[in-house]
Amino acid sequence: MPVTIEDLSKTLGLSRSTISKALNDRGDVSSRTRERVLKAAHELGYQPSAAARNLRRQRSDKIGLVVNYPIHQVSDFLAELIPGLATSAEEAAYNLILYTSMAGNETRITNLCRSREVDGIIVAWPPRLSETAALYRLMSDERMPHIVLPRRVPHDDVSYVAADHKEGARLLTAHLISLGHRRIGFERLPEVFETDHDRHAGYATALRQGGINYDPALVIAADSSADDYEARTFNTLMDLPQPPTAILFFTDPVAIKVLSLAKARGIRVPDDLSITGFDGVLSSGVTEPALTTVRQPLPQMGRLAVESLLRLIADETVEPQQHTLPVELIIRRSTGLHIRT
Amino acid sequence: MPVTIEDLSKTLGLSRSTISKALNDRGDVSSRTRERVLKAAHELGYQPSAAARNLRRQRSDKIGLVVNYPIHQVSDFLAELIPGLATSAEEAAYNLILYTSMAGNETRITNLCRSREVDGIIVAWPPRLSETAALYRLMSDERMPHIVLPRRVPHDDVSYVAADHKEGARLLTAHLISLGHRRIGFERLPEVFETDHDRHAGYATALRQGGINYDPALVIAADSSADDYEARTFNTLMDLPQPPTAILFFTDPVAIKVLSLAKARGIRVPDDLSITGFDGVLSSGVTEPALTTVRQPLPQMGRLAVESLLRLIADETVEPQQHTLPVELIIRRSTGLHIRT
DNA sequence: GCAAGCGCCGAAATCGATTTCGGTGAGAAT
DNA sequence: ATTCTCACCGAAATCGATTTCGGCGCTTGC
Repeated sequence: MPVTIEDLSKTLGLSRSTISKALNDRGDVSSRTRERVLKAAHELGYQPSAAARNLRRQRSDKIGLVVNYPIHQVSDFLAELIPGLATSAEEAAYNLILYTSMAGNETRITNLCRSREVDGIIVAWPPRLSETAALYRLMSDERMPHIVLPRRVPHDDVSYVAADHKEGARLLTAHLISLGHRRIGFERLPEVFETDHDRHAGYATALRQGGINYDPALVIAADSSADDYEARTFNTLMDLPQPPTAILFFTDPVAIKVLSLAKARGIRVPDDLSITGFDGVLSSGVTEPALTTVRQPLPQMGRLAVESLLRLIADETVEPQQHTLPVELIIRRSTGLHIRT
Repeated sequence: MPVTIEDLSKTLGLSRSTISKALNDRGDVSSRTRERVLKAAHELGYQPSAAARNLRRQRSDKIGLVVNYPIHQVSDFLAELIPGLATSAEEAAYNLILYTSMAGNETRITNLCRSREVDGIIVAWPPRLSETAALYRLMSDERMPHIVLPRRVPHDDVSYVAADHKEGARLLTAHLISLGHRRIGFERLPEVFETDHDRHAGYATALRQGGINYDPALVIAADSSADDYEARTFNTLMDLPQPPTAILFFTDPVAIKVLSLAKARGIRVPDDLSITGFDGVLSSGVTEPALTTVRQPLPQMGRLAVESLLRLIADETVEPQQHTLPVELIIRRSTGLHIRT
């Protein structure tokens, strides 16, 4: 139904090749002919068929965003990430295709690579390491450019864009220490392997720098698959013989939930207990008290991921793109001075 | 580089047609041959080229999500919408392609239609009516199935999925009336034409049902392009000789901002003033006090939009799909009894 | 006047699938 | 033995572009 290059060819009395060359500014076409072609193309409303073009050029000008995680658990982040991803892709004449239900399914990722439906893949929130080393090899084998977001990957040859979680945790901890806290609780989430590892390292570094001994009792490994896991971490810590005076929680939503748990237990924040979140999601700013937290520069991370991926697409010999972006400490009202007793 | 149907053909000594028919379960192929083909396809890692397939079948199994609005202004909603959209699309073996920077650009939408890159289009947050009547005609002319989300459209022949804003405003207003309020402020946002109109109608209906006179002084038309427009609405109303005892704000974020404005003016919520938001975004639940609001069923709306669009794609003679979904009143702590003085 | 050079255009191959339609061989019917 | 079916398979057309390469006509150089 739509007008094809063949239609143009007939009405103009020119060959398809000439039309194509004129429209793409390639090859030998006199300027007079080019004008004629352009004019006719506009008048007839010609637009090349994407499929035909893709088939011939062996590229799709599309980037796949593979969300490798239950999507409603990361939609908050997606909201901040997608604008950056989509706009910078479109500036480069690419578009984003969403793939949300192929978590951990290697067959489907393989098929995606082989179908050449996309020119490159952004892997968002890869599952735990053990399951993914194979994933990256798989994409490499299929020669599909790819980049991981927003987590770092402990392989020299895999590209990623991540935030500096170690520094984030260090900043939060140092902030608490500067407020006079010395017993600082720390929530771990071992399932997000590298992130957890980095944050814990930052926490330990800050303690060392502050001359505070590391107390294992203050470090709780949570299990986000258990219900009410937020309460468990909180209660375990507060039921300690010597409870902490400040706690770093793993995410803002957890800290927000703890805000009401604390109120229910009659614990005032920040007077009795300082708490911090992580990530700097929107809602962390409107709680009472507002959360002290660390913000990942998600919009920039999105831009950078796209730019790096495009570089990998353009030149497959380019070195792996590994970026760790600085985070920003946001001090709000959920952290306060600790008055020694 | 990837293995093609021709490779399969060579290694099996069968024609391409037979291979294709075997793989797609079409036409006459003996079960013995089919098995051979399937086995070889699996062993060689054959996956059909998306481009070739699209070209021949004249369809792409892709749905375009055209975000016709500054994307970072709607990313909150996108976060709740996209999971529903993406997963239900993928259940039907479709994928979502994002287009975020073609707001109001008819040429680019036309080109998208003509390139047949997508089989259907979801138009999210269409700009004001006057600019879009042409848009819908354009897509119809190009025979591109399309559906508008999440706003209704005043054309009988355009499909849409929207929430019942009229009922939402009526519920909120009736709730306030039942709490004893009689002077109820109402913020309008004329630029979101139909939505504003519907909500205002719901507000008026509730007043009438409650036997309360409509007072034009209590209805403020805001202009979201002005900075601090939240403060303007709020101050205008509270500076009235007889200020309202309750106000309906147009969105949750506005109401949240007003929460702190009120505190700054020494106005207690809900003791001195009840306020409500609209939309039920995540952060509305964590403020102090938490917001009474109305929730649009965004996940279901996303599902329904996809399902309806697929119906339009499958059968272009099907009647326009117009859905208005019920909303849910969420009563929280920002609204309270009004004690007559 | 003839060869070489150059600007411009077109025929045909190609990308990788799907689909139509005709042909072949084995078995059944006469 | 000949014809008719019918199951199965393949040749070729098709989808709509891009790209290579060769050829034609005209100018330039000698």
